[in-house]
Amino acid sequence: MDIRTLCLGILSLGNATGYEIKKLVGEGSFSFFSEASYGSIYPALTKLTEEGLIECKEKVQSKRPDKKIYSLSDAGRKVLEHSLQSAPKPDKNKSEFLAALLFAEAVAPDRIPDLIDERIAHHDHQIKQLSDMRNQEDGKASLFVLEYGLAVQKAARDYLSNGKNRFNG
Amino acid sequence: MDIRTLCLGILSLGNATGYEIKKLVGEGSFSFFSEASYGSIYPALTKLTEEGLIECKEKVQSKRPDKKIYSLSDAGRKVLEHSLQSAPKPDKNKSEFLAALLFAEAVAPDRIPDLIDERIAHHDHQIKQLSDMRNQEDGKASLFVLEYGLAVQKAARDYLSNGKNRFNG
DNA sequence: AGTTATATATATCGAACTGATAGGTCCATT
DNA sequence: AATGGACCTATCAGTTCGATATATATAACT
Repeated sequence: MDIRTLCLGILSLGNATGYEIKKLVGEGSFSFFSEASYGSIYPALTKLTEEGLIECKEKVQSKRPDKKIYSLSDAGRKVLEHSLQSAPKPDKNKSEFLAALLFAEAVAPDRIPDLIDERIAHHDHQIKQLSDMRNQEDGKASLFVLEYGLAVQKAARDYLSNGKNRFNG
Repeated sequence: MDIRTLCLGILSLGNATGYEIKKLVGEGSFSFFSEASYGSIYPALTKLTEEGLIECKEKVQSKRPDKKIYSLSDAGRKVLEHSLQSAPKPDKNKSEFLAALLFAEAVAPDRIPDLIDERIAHHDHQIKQLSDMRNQEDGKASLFVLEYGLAVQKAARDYLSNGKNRFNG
C-alpha cells in the first residue's frame, strides 16, 4: 500500500492533521503494521488535496503553524473503495532480531540467550501496550485488527519462552 | 539492520554471489523477515569489498557474466561480531491486509469476509512452504528461526479462522 | 521446429521513502 | 531556570525499491 492510500484510509476513519497521521502510524493502533515519515506524509497530503481526493481546512493558530485539518472527499472515498477491491500485497516483515539470532550462531553464540531474553521482555511490553489499547478501540474491525496483533505477539512470546532452553546447553 | 550488515551476516554462513544473496532474502528461509533489492545489494558488496570486509573471487564463465563469489574476511567477521553486540532494532511490519481490513469497515464492509478467507489461504500456503523447508535446515539457530516463523503464521491463521464469523452477521 | 518461460548473473536508474533536522511555542518536571 | 517533551509544519540528503537492460542455457509447451 502506498502512502497515498494509507492517508485516504486513515482519513476515512476521521479527519486528521499530518502530525496526527504520523502519530497514528508510528505509535497508535496502526503502529504494528504500518510506518511512514513526515517526508512522505506531507507531500502526499498536498498532492491528494491538489487532486481533490481530500480537502483541507486551515485552522489559524497564533503562536504555532496553522493547523491543516484534512478530510476525505467523495471522490477520495471512491478511489479508496476501488483500491480495496484488489488483493492486498503480501506483508513485509523486517526483523533484526531474527537476523541477529541467525548470524550470532557462527560469530557470537554466547549472545543468543541474552538476545532471546531481551526479546521476550520486548514482547511482554508490546502485549501490555496492545492490551491497554483494547479498551479504547471502538469499531469492530479495529478491535479485530488489534487482537490479531495481540495473538501474534503472544504466539511469538510463547515460542521463545518454550524454546530458549535449546541454546542453554 | 542495514544492507551491509545483512550481507556480512549471510556471508558468515557461507560464500555467495549477489544473485544468491538476493534469492536468499527474497525467497529462501530469510524471506519472512528480510528483503533487499539488487539496487542495494550490488553497491553494498562493492563497497564492502573496497573496505576489505569481504573478499571477491571472480570465476570466469564463458557465456554469461563472470560470477563474483564473495566471502567474509577476518576484518568483516569482527565488524559483524561487533554489530551483533548492540540490541537489535524493533521489527518493522507492514501489512496491507490489516490496513485494508480496517479501512474496509467504513467504505466496503462486504469485502471483509473475502479478505479474511483469502488471507487464511495465504497463511496455509506459507505454513506449507515453511514446513517443507524444515527438513533442509541444518543449524540449530536457523531451525529455531524457521519455527518461529511457523509459530507466528499458525497463530495468525488460527486467529482469523476462529474470529472471522464476527463479520458474518 | 519454434515459442515461451524460467534460471543464471551482473548492473543501473528514476521514483519513493526514511531519518534527521529546522523552526518556533507551550507546558510539565526537575 | 532549565531541560525535555508535546505540538505542528516542512524540507532534504541519503538509502532503498521496483523495474528494467543485457545475455545465455535449459526445460516445457504447441
